[in-house]
Amino acid sequence: MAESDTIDSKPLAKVLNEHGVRPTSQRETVYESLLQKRDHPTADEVFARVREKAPTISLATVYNCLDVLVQNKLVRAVNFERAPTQYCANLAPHAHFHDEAGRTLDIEMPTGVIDQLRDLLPSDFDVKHIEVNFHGRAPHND
Amino acid sequence: MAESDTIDSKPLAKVLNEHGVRPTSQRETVYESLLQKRDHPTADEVFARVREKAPTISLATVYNCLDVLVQNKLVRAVNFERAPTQYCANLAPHAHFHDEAGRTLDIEMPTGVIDQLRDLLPSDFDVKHIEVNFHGRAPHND
DNA sequence: ATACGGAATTAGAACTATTCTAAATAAAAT
DNA sequence: ATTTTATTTAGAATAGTTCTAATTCCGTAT
Ligand SMILES: [Mn+2]
Ligand SMILES: [Mn+2]
Ligand SMILES: [Zn+2]
Ligand SMILES: [Zn+2]
Repeated sequence: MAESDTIDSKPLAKVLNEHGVRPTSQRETVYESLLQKRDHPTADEVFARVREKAPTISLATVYNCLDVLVQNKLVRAVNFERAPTQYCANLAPHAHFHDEAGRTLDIEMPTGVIDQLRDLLPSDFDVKHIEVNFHGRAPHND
Repeated sequence: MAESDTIDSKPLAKVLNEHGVRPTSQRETVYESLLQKRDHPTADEVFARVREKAPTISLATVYNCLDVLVQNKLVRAVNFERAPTQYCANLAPHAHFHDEAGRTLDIEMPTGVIDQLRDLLPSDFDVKHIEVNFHGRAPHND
């Protein structure tokens, strides 16, 4: 309960505003769709989901909204090989496991491990971002 | 000297053969170009380089050769965001640092760190491949 | 309320890295 | 030598994303 009082329960418009994003209805709908089903949908999948609430939205707008959300760090863009970019509303630092069946799972990454990775670099490197991707088979849980 | 007696000095045809790759002249030329200049060229860049030795080679063949080399683990394909795939002939396990200027650098990754990463996953996950990408600024060294 | 101006949205065209197709060559097997 | 199989090739096709130019939306000023 304490959990659900953080970002999900706050009015979305407010969250967007606080992150410097003008809260248009399209942006709210796109962002909401990412918060609700926390798999890692592609732009096309977001488009399909969002159409149900906002039937007149265009694919270009979905791309625009996703870009804005990514640029303002409300959403992460996830790439694996040359597959379509996937989007992730989990803001905690985490890695991604790409299942051979096509699922993408979040893998928690403690600060210690991130620091270990950063330490691989000479100190005069300025790291902006670290990305860790696993690929393999995950057990089916359904 | 002992170093150079490993893979670079061996006849390329032999190396390819040992990895299950039929050594056509195109494959040899593509592979050689990756061994010689160890930056991380795209398929287009490989095409441009290889044309000087083999002026009649086609881009499709460059893609074919690169695929064969990757599939037989003589070369690694490296992806970052949605940029064109880059190719890397460094077979030691390593991460990649993507400079804001566009350079891609190899970062050594000791086994310990790799094991740390693998340990982030539940034991019933079967990991085939781990990928680590850094993004940021590297000092200019020229 | 109305008008203005910048921002956002939209449909569709354009772009580009890559893959596919089908024909031509080359190499291997018989 | 003939047949089979693999590889190469040029060009067409594909697909995810970005761009273009017109329209709509919204906050602000009048
Ligand atoms: Mn894969
Ligand atoms: Mn970048
Ligand atoms: Zn995620
Ligand atoms: Zn490399």
